[in-house]
Amino acid sequence: MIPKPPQRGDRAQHVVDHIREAIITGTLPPGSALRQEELAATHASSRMPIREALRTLSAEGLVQLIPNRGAIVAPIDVEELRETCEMREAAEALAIRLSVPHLSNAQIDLAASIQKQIETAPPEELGSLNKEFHCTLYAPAGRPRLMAHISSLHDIADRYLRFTLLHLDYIDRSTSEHQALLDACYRRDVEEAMRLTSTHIVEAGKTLETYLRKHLETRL
Amino acid sequence: MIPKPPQRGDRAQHVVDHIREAIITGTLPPGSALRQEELAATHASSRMPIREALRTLSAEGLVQLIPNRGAIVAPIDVEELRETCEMREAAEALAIRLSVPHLSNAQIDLAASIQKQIETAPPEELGSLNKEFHCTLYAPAGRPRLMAHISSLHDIADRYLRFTLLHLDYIDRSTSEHQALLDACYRRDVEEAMRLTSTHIVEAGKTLETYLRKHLETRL
DNA sequence: ACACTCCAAATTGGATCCAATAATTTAAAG
DNA sequence: CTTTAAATTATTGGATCCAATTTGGAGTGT
Repeated sequence: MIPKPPQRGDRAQHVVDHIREAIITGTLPPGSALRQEELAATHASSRMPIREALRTLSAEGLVQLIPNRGAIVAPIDVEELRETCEMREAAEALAIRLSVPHLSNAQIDLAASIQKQIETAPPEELGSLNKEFHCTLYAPAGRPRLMAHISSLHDIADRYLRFTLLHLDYIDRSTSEHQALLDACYRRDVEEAMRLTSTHIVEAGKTLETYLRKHLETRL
Repeated sequence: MIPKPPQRGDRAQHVVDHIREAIITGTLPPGSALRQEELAATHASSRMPIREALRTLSAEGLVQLIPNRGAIVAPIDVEELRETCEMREAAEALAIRLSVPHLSNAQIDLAASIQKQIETAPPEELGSLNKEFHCTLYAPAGRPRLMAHISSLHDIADRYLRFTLLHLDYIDRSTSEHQALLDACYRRDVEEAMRLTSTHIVEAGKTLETYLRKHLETRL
């Protein structure tokens, strides 16, 4: 799967990135077992980097480590989705508040171009593009730890996107909300940008929750 | 150092707890090297559990992993302190908002008793007791991931406490602010509890920052 | 048919071993 | 005497090995 062993010392990091991607996209479905031997084979390495990778992913909340029984992809549940959206609201309202005073027009233009890409992108790229859009607006705040936290929350939330990706009303609403947020940024209206960020996240969370409940019903 | 090898499977966890404690209290000073062989010896184990522990602590932000060069205790700096306080403010305002509607008098009494302990506790226990006080008030919110996040932020912030522990005005102010917060909780005044939580964290942050700057000056 | 026990296979956790990289010391030259 | 180059040492990253725990199944008794 990974032909060229990169540099010594990065092995675990590459494995982390690869597994994270697979979990977010659903290639590795929630609850599925992560066998060290198997992962080692697909990554052409021994079990050791895998074990370190699993520990990192556990800290990110994407896998659960069960002592003496191995790791599973973190199950999805409505509670987690709700809590993640609440935390996103708090963290991103803070981020946009700190960022807007330092935003340049060029930086907002950059975010706007990402939004353009979103509108024609294939569904499987929506999650990462959406994260990129928001983080572009937060970057001028100069808060690396806050950014990492937000990024991690996006990763968790993106797992739930899979269930509503095809629903155009979700994308349309997101698009118009992004547009309004960009406008507020161009006007350097901190209060409005915070309000829009909050409602954007809350509304997206509600929509996701609705579709997730529907999805879970059909499964049971 | 750890006489009894616990159960198979939580070796790394015990190592994590032990090193975390040592970093927070300053036993392991900021920037100091963490040699795997050395840590393995003091924990009567091989290097493997150490390596996993270091990865976990890296995710918590308490150590820095430098590829091919090992781990160091995360340096302290004013930027991190500020960012951590900002994140605490956002996360804990959310936590108290969600918690107050579910708070029982018994739970508030419990927090009040912890505050009593704080007032007579030795300096080295102030950090963990303070965390316990706040988390007791947040527990009824039923948000385990938010709690873990807040707990992690406290751990980081507590490293900076060491520099001001002896300053009584800091403790006095904290005590009166805790008291006001308890009052607001007894009245179930969500808005006031949020406001008090925010200012409590912000003020504590400012005080810590002031003393940290002084401390750094004397070092240079 | 069901439950229980015991045994074998699978799998993880920890120890050890080896190779690659970084740090340090020594040696040499200007 | 200082500075640079080479070799030696220390330390990490990854592979392999072994022991402990769990899982699944076969067999037995009720």
